[in-house]
Amino acid sequence: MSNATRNDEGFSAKRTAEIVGITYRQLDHWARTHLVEPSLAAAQGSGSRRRYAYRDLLELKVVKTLVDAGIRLQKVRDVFSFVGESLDQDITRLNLVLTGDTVLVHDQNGTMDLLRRGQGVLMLNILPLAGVKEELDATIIELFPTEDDDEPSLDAPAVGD
Amino acid sequence: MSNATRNDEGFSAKRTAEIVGITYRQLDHWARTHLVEPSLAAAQGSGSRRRYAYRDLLELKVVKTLVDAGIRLQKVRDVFSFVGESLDQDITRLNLVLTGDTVLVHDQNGTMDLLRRGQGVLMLNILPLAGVKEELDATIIELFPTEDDDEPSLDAPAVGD
DNA sequence: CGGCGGAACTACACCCGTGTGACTTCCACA
DNA sequence: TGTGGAAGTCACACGGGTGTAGTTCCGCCG
Repeated sequence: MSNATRNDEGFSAKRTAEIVGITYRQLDHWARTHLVEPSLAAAQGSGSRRRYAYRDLLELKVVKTLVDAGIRLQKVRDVFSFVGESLDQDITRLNLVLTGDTVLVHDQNGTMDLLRRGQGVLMLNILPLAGVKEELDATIIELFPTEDDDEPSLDAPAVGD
Repeated sequence: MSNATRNDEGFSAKRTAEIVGITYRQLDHWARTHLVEPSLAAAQGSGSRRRYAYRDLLELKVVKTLVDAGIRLQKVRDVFSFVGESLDQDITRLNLVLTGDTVLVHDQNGTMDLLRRGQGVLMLNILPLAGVKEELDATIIELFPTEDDDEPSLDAPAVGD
């Protein structure tokens, strides 16, 4: 992250927690334990301020959605690291599918069970992990309405606070 | 509890967890930490079998309802001990009311905030903790249908397993 | 009665989330 | 520039819940 981050870029930790729908304490814990870290500005010690990019918020929302669906956080961690390391993919760009208590990734190559690190291929009742991005956008607009109607790209910081 | 408990009286731990809608591990933890204990037969070591009375199930259901409403388990413990010790009441016979993040008991004497040990009296939006018993009964009938239509008293064991 | 298999409990480790006090940083204002 | 207050992070403790391997109990069958 850049130390030259302007203070109005991205989202504060407090805002981020509100938008994603988690407690600050959860967000803090997830940042400290390297699940999702603030990419614009990491904590620099007591009293400093984290800054999250829109992309971070999307990742957090994916985490929340998976946890709300009953996937244990430790398993969510496994999924994130597997996607990043073994698939060399970006979690926010995958078509994740929840079915039962497992997480599938579904693309033209077929369907892969992420909780089993790609082992086995299942075709069960598919509940698409749909609308995560739309839901995030809606919450941002609802909580922090602005006159800027541009859709934020994943890397560009949205106007948050 | 009586060591002469017959095996078909009351409910096994596994059945109890199913009916109340919690994991066995939760039930085990709650029994070990004395939140709600199996009144018909306590654990006697590895391999023994707990037996729960209908009244225990009702208490467990109250716990679950409070926890689901966002009351921390530690606070639920406070409520239970306060009701039992200071009010000399039976939790399953009170008209509990959830409002916001607090628990009220409401009777002809007025309304008391149990989370504050009776301090303060609030009249806010009232959401009655209604139907706990009815819901429990419905779950028992749904999971373990029998031909016995008698409504179980609090102390008499229902036909469970 | 004895043996066996399955179910139940136990102990321990571990992670998660919360609460809280201490400390630091940041920001706004004079 | 200096100050004060608010906000944010940090460290620690603690309870809740889960997972798992080990042990014991219980019921059934021969």
